[in-house]
Amino acid sequence: MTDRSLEDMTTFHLERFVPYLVHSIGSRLAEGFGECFDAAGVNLQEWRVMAVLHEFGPQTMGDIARRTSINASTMTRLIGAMEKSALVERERPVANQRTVYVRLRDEGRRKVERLIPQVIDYERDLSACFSEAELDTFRTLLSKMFRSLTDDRPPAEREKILAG
Amino acid sequence: MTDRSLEDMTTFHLERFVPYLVHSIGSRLAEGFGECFDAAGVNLQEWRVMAVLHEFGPQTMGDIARRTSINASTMTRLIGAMEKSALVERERPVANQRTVYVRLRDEGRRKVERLIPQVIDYERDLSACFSEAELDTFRTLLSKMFRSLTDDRPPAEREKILAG
DNA sequence: CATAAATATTTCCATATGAAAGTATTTCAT
DNA sequence: ATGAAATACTTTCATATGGAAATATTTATG
Repeated sequence: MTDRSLEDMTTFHLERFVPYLVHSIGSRLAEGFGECFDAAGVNLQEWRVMAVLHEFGPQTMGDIARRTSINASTMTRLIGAMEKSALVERERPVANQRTVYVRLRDEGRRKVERLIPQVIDYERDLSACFSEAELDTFRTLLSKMFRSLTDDRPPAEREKILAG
Repeated sequence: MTDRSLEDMTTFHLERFVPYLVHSIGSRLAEGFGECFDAAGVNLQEWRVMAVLHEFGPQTMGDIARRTSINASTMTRLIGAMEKSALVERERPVANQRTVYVRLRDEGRRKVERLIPQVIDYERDLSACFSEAELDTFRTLLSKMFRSLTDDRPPAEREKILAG
């Protein structure tokens, strides 16, 4: 056993270990989110899909999957269900018929837009432990890591294809 | 629609939304972790269990479940499997026979201790986007939120019961 | 001290999940 | 232009998951 690995072991603490902290916080946030959505009759995954559609506009199944971190099989089923409840619609663009574009329908748009103020409140509550400055720093550092983990797979910017 | 909710909507961006960032980062970290563990023949959940046992010593199923954010049913199965592969052992303490204490066995202890330097390397890689100071700030802010989300449910400190 | 309520874990079961195979379309190489 | 490889989505299927019921034990209440 080397000096370094010995030191690593005795120095290691979960309370300062980034992956542990992120996972723990993420799990608790997901729990708390449930309550936000029960009333609106949507689940966490549906919110995520609607949120990226609201933010980035119509996009392919693959783009949504990457942006929500939801796997492709699950995405097919999820969009199927959301189509049934009239939240979104699918369209196969003539330009590239392998892809399937998804867009918000009125019902879906109304729902996200009603939800957004609620999730902002939720975020404010859970950030109560921070000062304004700390929250801003936290956001900046999270974004930085997010981008560094994401930049190798830029979701195609093909929104224009369907722009008309 | 109030002025405030209107403003919220037009102001809202996922790239600055804490729950979105945490979830996205968490998903990507979990993916990356897989590779760390394939070689050692353990999965992410097993690592998590061994890590909290290594850090906090023998503890009940419930404590492990809370500390790993793994649900109780899953925990029963998981500890069952880890018992079979001689990573941990169960014990029902005479003092309180409702509970089941779990402790690392030699095989398990050797595995975590071999894994720890690897996960530290992994954390270093994924923190390459930060300066030393930023990483320290990031850890501090994550810990702060973690504690604020956790403090209402303190895992019982009953390790002494089995201290002998 | 008996009974009810609370706590801790396990089991059962219906549903969710993701890897791999399948299908369709487009792009690349010759 | 034609076959091969790559891309995008869907389907299949075996396994994982978590809520609710079941079991066991301890604690609280009359």
